[in-house]
Amino acid sequence: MVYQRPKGTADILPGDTEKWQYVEQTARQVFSHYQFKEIRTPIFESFDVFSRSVGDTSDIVTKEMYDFYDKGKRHIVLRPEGTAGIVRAYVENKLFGPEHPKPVKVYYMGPMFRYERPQSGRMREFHQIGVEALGSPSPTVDVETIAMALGLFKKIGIGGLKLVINTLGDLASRQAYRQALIDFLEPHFAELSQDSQVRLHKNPLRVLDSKDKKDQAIVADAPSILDFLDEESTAHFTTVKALLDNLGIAYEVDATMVRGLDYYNHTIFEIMSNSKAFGGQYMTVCAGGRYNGLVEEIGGPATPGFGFGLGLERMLLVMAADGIEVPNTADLAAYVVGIGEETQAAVVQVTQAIRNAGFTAEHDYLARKPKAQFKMANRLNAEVVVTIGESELAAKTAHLKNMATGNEITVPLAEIEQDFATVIAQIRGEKRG
RNA sequence: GCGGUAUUGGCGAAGUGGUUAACGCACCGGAUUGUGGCUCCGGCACGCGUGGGUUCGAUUCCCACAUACCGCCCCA
Repeated sequence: MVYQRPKGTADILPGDTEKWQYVEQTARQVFSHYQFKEIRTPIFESFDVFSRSVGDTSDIVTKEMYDFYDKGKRHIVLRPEGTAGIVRAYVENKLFGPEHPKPVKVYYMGPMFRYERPQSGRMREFHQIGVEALGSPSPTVDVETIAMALGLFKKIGIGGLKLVINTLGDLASRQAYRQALIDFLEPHFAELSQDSQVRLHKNPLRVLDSKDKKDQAIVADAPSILDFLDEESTAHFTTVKALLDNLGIAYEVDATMVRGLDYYNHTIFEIMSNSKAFGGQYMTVCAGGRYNGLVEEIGGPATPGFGFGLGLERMLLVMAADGIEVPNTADLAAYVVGIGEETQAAVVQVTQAIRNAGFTAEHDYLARKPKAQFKMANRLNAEVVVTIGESELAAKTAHLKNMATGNEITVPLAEIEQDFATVIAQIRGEKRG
């Protein structure tokens, strides 16, 4: 093979694209009911947009950025996530201005990039659908946005989900907790895994997330973030839980849940699935939370925000494992069979007429025998076959066959070309008679 | 970035240091000249990921590289 696609990328081919479109369309529909509008921002951004927002210590910045220098020596990065670019666009286009209703609610879908070792469902180029609501600190935004995410999964038909929430508190709460965590972990330093030893001072919260069994045992007795929340942070989280209860949305609180990205505070959440796609283990399929300091960090006015992102590849994996069928939209109404070269012009003309009448139509392009053409019509699941041979050509008619019933009728060409809707209704009617 | 496994036709998949690389599916053609299923017949690998090496000779042995998958890391 001479050329192959870059490592960690995928060609999404016909047969699969229908599934992608289905998810995308469903997302657009659900989001629009919540008055979210689409926003499209560049696939690549200045390196600083991400190093500034995502956090210098995060793994994304330290080792997973797909970055390079362009010919103008600009430090460019293919976006690893959606939020930072949108916040940049929000600030740059002054969407915080008074003429924009607050919160500004936007959604996006498209490719993201991370330079890491590919595995199933983890690509260097992957796709996310995400939303951001900018400009309201209200817990109702948290709850409705979470509900919207759940609504999307429900609409797609994905089951076996659970919602997990936690709070990181505001900056002061988080810092107090961070110090308490360091104080708690330091006596155990020698027992911690190597990775966690590094994390301890860089980002101690991440130790909570360690997969290492020994780490988990130590962390089990660690102080909880929930005990370090100030009054306001507690109130926010309490309201979020109350609103979820009120909507009848089930959730569990996991005080050890953290974020790889530095910009989150207050409510964070994950929607997890124990689909067969993940061997029955709970895997995160959607993650998000509140980021009240980010807009300011990027150079805008202090503006609260809330958003989430979900991975299309993982979503599709779950759908496949759960046997979720995508509605079939493009049924073939008519396959036009031409017998003999001299019918070519008529075949093209009839096919076009049927298409122009608003039906899908197809014909043979390989000069195949009638039998082969009928085979193809059958394979393409055509509802009717329109046959044009020498005799039909001479009589200015076409022969129609209902492929389901086998009934056949002969119709003037002019009728097909002028009003195919009536013609097809006629042969559909034959079915009953 | 580290470790492991894998790489044969469009797909699935046998196989051997040495004559024509099984088989199945799919696809194409044919079985009284213009009709869909089944059956039957026939066709279908620039040669076994790429590049080197060992050898009289390699798809089969060795090395490097590429890609995929699994685990770690991290995460969607």
